[in-house]
Amino acid sequence: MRSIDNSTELNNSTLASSELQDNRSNAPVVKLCPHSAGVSCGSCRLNELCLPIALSEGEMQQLDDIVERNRPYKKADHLYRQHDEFRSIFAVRSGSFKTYVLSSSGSGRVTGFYLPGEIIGMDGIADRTHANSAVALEHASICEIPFSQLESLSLKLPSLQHNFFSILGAEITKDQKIHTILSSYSAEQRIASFLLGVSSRYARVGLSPTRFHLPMTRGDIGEYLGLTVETVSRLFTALQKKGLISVDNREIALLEKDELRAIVGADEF
Amino acid sequence: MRSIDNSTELNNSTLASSELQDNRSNAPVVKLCPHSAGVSCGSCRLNELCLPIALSEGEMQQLDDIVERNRPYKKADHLYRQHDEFRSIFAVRSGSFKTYVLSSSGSGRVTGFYLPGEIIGMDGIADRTHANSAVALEHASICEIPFSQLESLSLKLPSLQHNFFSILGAEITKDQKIHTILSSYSAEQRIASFLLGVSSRYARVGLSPTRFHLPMTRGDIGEYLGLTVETVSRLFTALQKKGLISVDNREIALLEKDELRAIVGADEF
DNA sequence: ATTCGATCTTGATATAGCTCAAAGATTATT
DNA sequence: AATAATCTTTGAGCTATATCAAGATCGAAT
Repeated sequence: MRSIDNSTELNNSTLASSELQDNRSNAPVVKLCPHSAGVSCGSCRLNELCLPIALSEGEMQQLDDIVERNRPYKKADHLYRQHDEFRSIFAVRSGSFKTYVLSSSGSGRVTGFYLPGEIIGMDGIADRTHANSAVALEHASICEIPFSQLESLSLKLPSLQHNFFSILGAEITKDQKIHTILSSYSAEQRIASFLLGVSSRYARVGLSPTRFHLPMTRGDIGEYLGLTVETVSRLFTALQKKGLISVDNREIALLEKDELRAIVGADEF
Repeated sequence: MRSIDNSTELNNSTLASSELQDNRSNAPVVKLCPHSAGVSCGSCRLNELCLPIALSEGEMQQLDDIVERNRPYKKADHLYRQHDEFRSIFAVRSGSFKTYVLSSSGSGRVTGFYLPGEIIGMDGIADRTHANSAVALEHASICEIPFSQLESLSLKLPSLQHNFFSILGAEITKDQKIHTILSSYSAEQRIASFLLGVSSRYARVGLSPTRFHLPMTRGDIGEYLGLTVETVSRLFTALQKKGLISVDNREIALLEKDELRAIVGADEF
């Protein structure tokens, strides 16, 4: 039962693999040929979940014109770093990212995980400087949307403005939910809630909600949830012993979703 | 040293006090005469901190036309409740509010505090339903901005769209900062950070950053910070004993801001 | 294939903050 | 002004989770 096959690689474009090298410096902006298979919002299988929701053909084309489809990011490549000037937001096309801040005491804290179809970078909108760093957890690709162009286009396309307001609002709602989790849930509730959350996010992009691969380490999960690595590990083991999940390293299966929901208690998920 | 005089009543309009009665039902929408003294964005002393930042005279007038200046809210009046349909966002003109969610286990958790010049209600944008309830902590007044009208106007006024994007972005940044606080700070750090945060928010609207009144209970602060009432109380006492703050019930004086900053450690404030 | 660093697990112990309890202070209500 | 309700403080003991430690496993790089 090694390696459940549920890759997060949803990227349907053909990317030159020679572009994969030496990607560690700054966000590599290489505009790919717009005629490459699938490299347009119109042909992207995530377009119903992303910025273009409910845009007409013509509108989507205009959005397409400002989107930059950068070459892929390797694991540990940064999309941007804390204090970098904010210029764009990014839609995850394939793979996954985490965002984190470094406390002055050295140790970072993870502030978010971003899966395909999700938008990264909204932490920079307010003061034009990124409050977090964003780094790829695995091989990944993104669509970069220059913010000033998004603003201009939003003035012309009411549905786009509306979508972007919704996306910002969703980020706010999500962050407030984590607030509640961190301020009142036990460690077991946090882990159960986290797993259910990842599950529904995978379901959203058409992947299995019951068997999936976690792209992040136990340490990342711990930082995100305000727990130590050890506690995360112990709880994975404990939930497995109870028969609610099965854990094979980062391959997770949710066996008893209802019981997980019962642990969380609240009327979520 | 009873009652430090630093009221949060920034309301510069003259509101008929006969309107104060029986305010407990739903958001009372009584459009006041637009010619009442100060009842317009142009004459509001918060206009540099609120939605109209950097709008021209004419633009501000257009915004003004969609703003509804409701009659005041009494302590414990709700602005909206969880699951209510989302229709508007609200700018706090005077007084203060808290937002909270009720866990199915009964006890609520506070998700935010809103002081004059701050915007409430963005938790409803994404799914058109409020994820929180919002309730006045004291006698308060607000400006209601119907969201659909704000959206339409934002299409016409680039600076308004820009401002609103910034406000949403600031809410995101703020929520992520709390995430970090809750996931990694000790109780003492949380309290110190909270006090410094309130301090700078009062400073923003021209009130004293070192002597202020807390409109919320210790219990509210505890729910917000993921601590119990007892812990909050003990820490107020402890910080006072150390000489860093002075506490007289809800009247707080920050005596050694630098030492408070040192407790928080991070490069905040 | 082997090695090295990173990640994960498990155990033993410590402790920060919680729970329970009760009294005092403040604010609201009659 | 008196009473009730809510809020705040303080103490004592408990427990969930952190910390410290050490071994096991994984995976990237040679």
